[in-house]
Amino acid sequence: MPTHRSGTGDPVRTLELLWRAPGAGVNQRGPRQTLSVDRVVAAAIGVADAEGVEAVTMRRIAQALGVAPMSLYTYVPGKAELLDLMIDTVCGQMTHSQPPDGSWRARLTAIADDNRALHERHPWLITVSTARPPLGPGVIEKYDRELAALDGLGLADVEMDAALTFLLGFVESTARAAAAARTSQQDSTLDEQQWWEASAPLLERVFDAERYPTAARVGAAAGAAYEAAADPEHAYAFGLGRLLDGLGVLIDSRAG
Amino acid sequence: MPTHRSGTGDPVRTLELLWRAPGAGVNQRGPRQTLSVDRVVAAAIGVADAEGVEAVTMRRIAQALGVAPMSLYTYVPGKAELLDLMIDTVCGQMTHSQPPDGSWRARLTAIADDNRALHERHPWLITVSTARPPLGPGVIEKYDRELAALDGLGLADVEMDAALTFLLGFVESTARAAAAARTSQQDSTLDEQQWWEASAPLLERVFDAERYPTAARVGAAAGAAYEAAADPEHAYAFGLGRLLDGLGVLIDSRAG
DNA sequence: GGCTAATCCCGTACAGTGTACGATGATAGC
DNA sequence: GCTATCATCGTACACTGTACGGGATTAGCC
Repeated sequence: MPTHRSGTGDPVRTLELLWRAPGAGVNQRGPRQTLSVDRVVAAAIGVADAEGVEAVTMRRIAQALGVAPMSLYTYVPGKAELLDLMIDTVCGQMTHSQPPDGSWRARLTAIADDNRALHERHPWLITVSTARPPLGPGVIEKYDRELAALDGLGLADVEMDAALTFLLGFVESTARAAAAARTSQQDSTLDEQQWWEASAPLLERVFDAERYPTAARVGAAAGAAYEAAADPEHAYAFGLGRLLDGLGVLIDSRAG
Repeated sequence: MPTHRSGTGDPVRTLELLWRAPGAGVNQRGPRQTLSVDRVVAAAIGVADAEGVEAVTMRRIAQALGVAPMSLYTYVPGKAELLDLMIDTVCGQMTHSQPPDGSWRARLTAIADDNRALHERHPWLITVSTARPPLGPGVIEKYDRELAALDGLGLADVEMDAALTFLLGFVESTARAAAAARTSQQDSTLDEQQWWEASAPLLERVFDAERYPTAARVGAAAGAAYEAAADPEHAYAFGLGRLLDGLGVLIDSRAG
């Protein structure tokens, strides 16, 4: 049975890979390696970025590297570990902007924006980051940097962790919605408006506006405002504002 | 290529299925149907609940119904539509508690708790609800009921929609984290503590605490508090509190 | 009662997946 | 030169969703 997610294999082997720590076999008999872990990971990221996560197959990556599919297994124990390596790599290469002023709101907004950009650049992240992130250098550096933005605000350590989890979960949630809106518009031959036009006659027949008055009113208002069923941009702006307000209540209570 | 998500097929056909509206073929020549859409959907939900989403295959569902795999396609155009039907069904059957008092905080807390329970009862929801939800009777009734909890607070219609999206996105995010913690503990033969014991020697060798001071301090504190890498229960309680505080700032500004 | 057309059920087949297994060949140390 | 070791990779297997088409069954019509 295919696994698709890590943790199934030897965790120590996975950690060695993430940190590029040489394993037990330092003896160098046998033929030279033609590739490297980094090249395999880079090829996988390239395929995922360009063709989507469904194109990330061992055969496709091998083809991109000009190598037979099974050769990849000399560099990576399996696909699950490769996905972990991809996650850690893009987290390590992530661009992190310096907030203009020193307010915590500006710092957290920058973190949210940076993570949003990360998900926009690598849409496959959301389909892969279900389990807990791999403890590689990229992920840990990211964790440290983002935690620092919450340091010195009077929060307890566990509160800092919880606040960051809250913020990153929100960004991932909106990124997921954005990706869904993008793909549903892409792989389907008809776009949002065409879908609506095709569905409207039947919906009007089965949907009873008197039975669902609030849904009818709000849904119509939202549809008119967004010109679609949902607007990821608006959801991000609204949610981030509320989220920072909510954290502000806690931070102010600690400061005062 | 397998699709796995809806929107690919005829949207009108999907809507007809969701609302159980009879299609064009009302002519009833030919043999009697031995099953029904409801039975197929119920069997699929049962398999998903009991054996996980990875067990939801056409062959497995057919087996549960005592029927050949291809027979399912007389009731459902494909797996994507079946997943939509599953989502709509569990949304319609969802239990919704009445909040004890009339405060909006109590109402929204009840909505969050109900959705949390929904995700606990049907863990496969998070792996399936990537795209926008199917516009079936169950989903729409849920949308209407939950919007009503935000009505009359002085929010604009689009704000009501955004606030609900924010709340449900948060619940889904924590449910995803909880599911990840559950499965990573389940399918792996070693639990959280064993994993840590196996990984600790290597991590101590590669992880430089002086280079990542905040991560080291906060990570240690969180690990000690949770006795794990993450605590979904705590993340839910913390996040919901902040979220309601943040919405409260907006609601108060509208009321005053 | 026969005939036709529609409809259900389902056996077979296909393209695609991750990867286990083992054969082949290249290289380094003795 | 011998041998142990390792990279490469061809083949094979179990599994997925589902296209296709062939029987079997039934309703409407003459």
